[in-house]
Amino acid sequence: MGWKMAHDDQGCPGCEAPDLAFSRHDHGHCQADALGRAEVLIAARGLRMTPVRQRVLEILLETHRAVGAYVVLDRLAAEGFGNQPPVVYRALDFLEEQGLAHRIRRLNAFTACMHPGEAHAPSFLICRSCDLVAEAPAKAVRGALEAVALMVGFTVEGSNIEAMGQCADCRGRAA
Amino acid sequence: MGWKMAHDDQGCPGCEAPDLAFSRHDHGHCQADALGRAEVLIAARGLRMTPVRQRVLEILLETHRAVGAYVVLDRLAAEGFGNQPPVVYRALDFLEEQGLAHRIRRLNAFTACMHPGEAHAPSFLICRSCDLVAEAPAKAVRGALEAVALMVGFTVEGSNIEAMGQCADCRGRAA
DNA sequence: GGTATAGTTGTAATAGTATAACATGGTCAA
DNA sequence: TTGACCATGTTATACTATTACAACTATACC
Ligand SMILES: [Zn+2]
Ligand SMILES: [Zn+2]
Ligand SMILES: [Zn+2]
Ligand SMILES: [Zn+2]
Repeated sequence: MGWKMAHDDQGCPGCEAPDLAFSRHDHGHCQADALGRAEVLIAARGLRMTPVRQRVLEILLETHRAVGAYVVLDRLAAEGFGNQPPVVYRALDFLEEQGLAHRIRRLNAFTACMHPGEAHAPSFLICRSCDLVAEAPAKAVRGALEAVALMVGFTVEGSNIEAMGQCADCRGRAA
Repeated sequence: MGWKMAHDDQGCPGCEAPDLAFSRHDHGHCQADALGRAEVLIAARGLRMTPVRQRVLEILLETHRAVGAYVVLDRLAAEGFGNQPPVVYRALDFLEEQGLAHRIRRLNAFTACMHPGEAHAPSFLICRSCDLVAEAPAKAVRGALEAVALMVGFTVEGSNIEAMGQCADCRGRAA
């Protein structure tokens, strides 16, 4: 298993370094790792990684930025897939349900999950200058949110936690 | 100052009880209090609480649910205000900038701030059954988020923290 | 192989959300 | 009263998302 070996041998940059999106890194590793893990996961769940779904995931994995549904759709259409919104929204919904992609509500856009498979309710750091989106560990944040909810008897079933701001590089460049 | 007296005399339900939206309460107090505080705040900042802005705020204050921009717009239009989207979006943007309303990104809708004036980056608990939205204290949550961001040198300038789930009442009713 | 079944994709039509650009009109201070 | 500034009205358009239905494909069972 190539992807697993690479992952174990040197650690998974995407998983271990939440700031990866903001720094120079071997993005080919991010892509190959996430794609490989996605395929294994989907198969293990008895589901099908169809051409459309795979292609959408690949497109999202090309960048650490969030991508709008219609940008993905244009890409799909140019490659001979359907060119109507449901084609891409269905694939995106599937990927999101399977934890392979996330919806960034602040941007009305989607981003590939950089560490699929691990149960997580992630948080996102969005740089307003370079538009990069980093998926950050949200265990503590999510815990705090659930604690607040618990106080009033509210059951948290899902959450979206997004921070807009500026990454270290962009702040340095501005100063 | 009526609003302030009422607020001080018996405490402000909206400010002190994050679950207020989910329980029976004197909603007239929420409305009067928030509206009064809003007017004082805006005046203190040298800004103008115009008829459109005031009316939009009043409409948002009618309920603890989030209200879509076009619902507000229809109300405005029926009352003789302009009937084009910018009319309502400008008012909503103004109210949000002044901390008098919040955008619930998960719902593409807006809700009045129930404790304007206090510096806050709130979190929201959204009940999927009754659609009520409670503004919960997010100091701890926001702190956790900023801690994560700090680790990677990211500066948080704004955040949206929303939890979808079920309130105590609705959960009880379902069981 | 045939055939029922469920799941996936394609397509048309429509609904819902938001902004750009420009014109008009009110407010307030020199 | 003039000018600067802000707010509102209006037109047009862009962007995001869903409903409904038709066609196709893999699969499982006979
Ligand atoms: Zn990873
Ligand atoms: Zn940046
Ligand atoms: Zn209050
Ligand atoms: Zn409820």
